[in-house]
Amino acid sequence: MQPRKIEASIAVYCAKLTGSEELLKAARGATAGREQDGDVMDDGMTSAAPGELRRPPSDGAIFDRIVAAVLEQKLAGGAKLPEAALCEAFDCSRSQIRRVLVVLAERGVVALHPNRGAFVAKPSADEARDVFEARRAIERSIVLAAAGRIEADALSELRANARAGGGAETAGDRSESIRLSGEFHLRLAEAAGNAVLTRFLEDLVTRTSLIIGLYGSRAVRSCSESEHDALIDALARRDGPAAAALMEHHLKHVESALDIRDAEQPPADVRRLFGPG
Amino acid sequence: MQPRKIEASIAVYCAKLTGSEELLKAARGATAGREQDGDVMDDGMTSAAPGELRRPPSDGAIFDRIVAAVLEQKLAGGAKLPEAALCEAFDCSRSQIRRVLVVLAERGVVALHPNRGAFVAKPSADEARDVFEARRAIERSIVLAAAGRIEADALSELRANARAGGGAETAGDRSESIRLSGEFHLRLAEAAGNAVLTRFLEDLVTRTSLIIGLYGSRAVRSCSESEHDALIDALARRDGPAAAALMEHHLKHVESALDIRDAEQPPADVRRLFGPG
DNA sequence: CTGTAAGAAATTGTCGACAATGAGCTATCA
DNA sequence: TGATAGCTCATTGTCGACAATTTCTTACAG
Repeated sequence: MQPRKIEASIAVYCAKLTGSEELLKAARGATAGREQDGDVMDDGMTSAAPGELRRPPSDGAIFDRIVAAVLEQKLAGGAKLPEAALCEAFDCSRSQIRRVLVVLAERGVVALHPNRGAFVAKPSADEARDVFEARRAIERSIVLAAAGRIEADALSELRANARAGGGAETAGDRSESIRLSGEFHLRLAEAAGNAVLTRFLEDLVTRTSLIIGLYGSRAVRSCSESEHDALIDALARRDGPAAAALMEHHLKHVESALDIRDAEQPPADVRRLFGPG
Repeated sequence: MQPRKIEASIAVYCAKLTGSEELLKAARGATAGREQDGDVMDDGMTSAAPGELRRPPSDGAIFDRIVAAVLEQKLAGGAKLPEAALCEAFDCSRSQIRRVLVVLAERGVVALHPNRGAFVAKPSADEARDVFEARRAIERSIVLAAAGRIEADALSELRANARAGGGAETAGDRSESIRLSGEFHLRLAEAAGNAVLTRFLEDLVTRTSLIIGLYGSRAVRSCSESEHDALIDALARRDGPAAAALMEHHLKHVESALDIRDAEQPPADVRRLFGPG
């Protein structure tokens, strides 16, 4: 897997401003690697030569763009994702968009409301706590496995990531900082060599980004860098238990920096609670 | 829809014993609870009065039937799932089937091969090991949480399940035994109260069933009952660490009873490894 | 008898049209 | 002014038809 260039440029998408323009900008946004069963992954957006016919992007490319937008907090929880706007943005058909939306829903990134459309997921307080608990469970296991088998080059990639993350943070590049932090955890998962856990963690990282967007005060500035560094050191020493403890502390720390409480009472559900009367 | 007069109409398909008959049986098979966003869950198959129009089953109902068939080892790994056969079996449209297949693929229950169709997943040896490792990670956390908060009635439900499982086992009802064992772990997950982990575990339990079908010798007879009993006792004592240790042992035991090695070299992929030349 | 090639059949993938549902707006009335 | 009812418009859901691809069958040559 390549160094994942995710320089997505998806504009902020408020629930209010549902214009398709923002999504149109997404069309020339990030690229990312992704693999499906038998289909060769194209480069995502084939920027058409003038007057040429361009293939629509693959499902995976669309999926990655939307996830990247969530990771970089360009798409906030609760934002509506109208099919027509997505079709224009990605220059593809509705059936393709609908398929991708089903996948995104399955991954907990969007919520599908029948007859009302797709919305970026808006994790409840309970769900947010569950996500962090799940991350502790999974990443503990990942770290224990990684400590026993991580290679030198993987370690240096992690260090490079931590360095870049620190840089982005001091530079005030919040979006990049969040992205790199997520990438750190996913790289670590890959080093652990468990594809199943890695897949689960992908979902959790994305949802964590939504949670931070929903429940994070602006003081969320992470000490991530130093904590990531300490973690890398423990891994370099092959000290699994220490690394696990550091990871647990790290995740608890991130969670505790949030204010996870159910905010507004959704008045919408009341209406639809009672049948179609 | 009457005792289904489709029996003979579905063609039998490759993959050795991959006849779709299993699917038809699945159509009147297990039922299970499941919930989606806004749609009320119907009872699955609406047995229509003669000459009446019957609604097609919900996506969730179809999903559950197929998963149940896998759990009960009525559908073996690698079996083909032709869309037309599924349409007839569930009396629904292709678009619905295709949507459900995408979900099943996302959950790791089926594999979608472009232009070739859907097949029940066939976890590799590596994947099988990863699944068990993931289960250890997740169920450890589940058990620790459950020990602190499980209610008396949940405990008695678990005991009832363990008892029934033992009965099914001595009775030689392999399918029921497997089903009950999966249910045990899922009930426990619910008692732990983490919806995210429960969701992950659902996938893993299903895939475990596939793995047992693929790599299990017939000697897989589980000592599950006694192990489940010991686990319940530890939970009743609120002894989280003990329960976690028992769970770890239990899962390791199940895994060690299997012969997880890549069996046949798949000759199929070689052909398609090189481009469409 | 084996291997190859071409044709036929079956299956999957995609698109557009139409139906169904919900959201927003305006007019009316208290 | 505020609320409600009805209407209009926009969006989502579903189905059928057609195109693309693969698989099976048959014919034929070595």
